[in-house]
Amino acid sequence: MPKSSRFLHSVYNKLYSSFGPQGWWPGDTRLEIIVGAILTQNTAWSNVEKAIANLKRSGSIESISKLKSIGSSRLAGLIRPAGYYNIKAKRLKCCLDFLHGRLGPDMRKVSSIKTGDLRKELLGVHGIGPETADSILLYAFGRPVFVVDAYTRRIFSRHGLISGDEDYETIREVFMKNLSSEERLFNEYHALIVNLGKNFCRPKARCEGCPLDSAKYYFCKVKPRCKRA
DNA sequence: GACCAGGCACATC
DNA sequence: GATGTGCATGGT
Repeated sequence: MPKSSRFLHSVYNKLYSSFGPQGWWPGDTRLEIIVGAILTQNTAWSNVEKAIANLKRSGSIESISKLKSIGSSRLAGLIRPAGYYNIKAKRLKCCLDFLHGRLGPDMRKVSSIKTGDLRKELLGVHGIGPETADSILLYAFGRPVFVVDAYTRRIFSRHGLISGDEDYETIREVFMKNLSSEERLFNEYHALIVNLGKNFCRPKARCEGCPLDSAKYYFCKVKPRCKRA
């Protein structure tokens, strides 16, 4: 087994033993997962939760049709806590138009579309970039794709697997080529990375108890502050 | 009050 | 093709 592959499996095993199954994505329905994927762009999840709670209270997130029917300014008001609310309202609208038009009101047609084709189509939707597309593919549609996020970049560049300034697709390939293409694995791995990142790899994060604490690993802080030798 | 968070589109060079 | 900028709230 190649070195990178061994490393990625080893990290996964450490994270899984430490954190356990993550049960992602945090959302009740497929539509809710997709909406959450857009709302969480460059935004803390706690703020997204407030926005989704507003959408639930309004009853509009029950179906694509209902969500499509609310006006842009009302939608923006509901998702206000998630930040960038004007931009995100527009992005949600574009996404809903795509889902409804291409996949049908219940998204039933999705099963007939190959993952690669669906990814290309998602990337063509205004407001859906590579990370959001992969999040939707993996967590809403159960497709085996790896989601690369800011934590992935930060953590694995810190550990020397990547330099960190590669483009999204390059990093994604590193993971997809070195791991078996299993939806379950990709689902859990990304969730574990976010868990690790939130707790140990951002400002004011604690140093103690990091599952990757070992001689060769840097961790903590945006810029490495701790190095256990 | 500064800094940050599970990005993306668009302008400019 | 690379780099910079606007978008905005809520928590630390």
